[in-house]
Amino acid sequence: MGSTGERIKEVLRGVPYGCVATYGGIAASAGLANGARTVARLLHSSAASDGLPWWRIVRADGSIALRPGAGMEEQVARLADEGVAVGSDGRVDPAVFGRLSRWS
DNA sequence: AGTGTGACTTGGG
DNA sequence: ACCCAAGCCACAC
Repeated sequence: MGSTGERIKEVLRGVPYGCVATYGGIAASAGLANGARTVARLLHSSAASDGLPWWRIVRADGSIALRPGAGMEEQVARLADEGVAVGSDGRVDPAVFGRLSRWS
């Protein structure tokens, strides 16, 4: 291990239930200063295949990165199951978003 | 080795 | 609030 993908996966597995994290935050925790795109790519590539909590990853402003019909519905549903409310504009509950979102 | 692309981010008009 | 441009990183062709 040590490859970028592995590190990102590790961080993703560390995201607790009922919380959300940002692409930039995950990248930063993985050691990538600006690897937001890399995280997104990895998730799109093999999140479901590797059992990663892809639904807990949202944009920097708390909005869902996926577009309607491309999995957004699924993400919203999964978050709702964990107690994370999503607004009609596609943004997660500010309370939960303020709770995590950046891990320093 | 070069080019294109993506579930991003930030800043400016 | 909305749209556009530039920056950055890893991967596939």
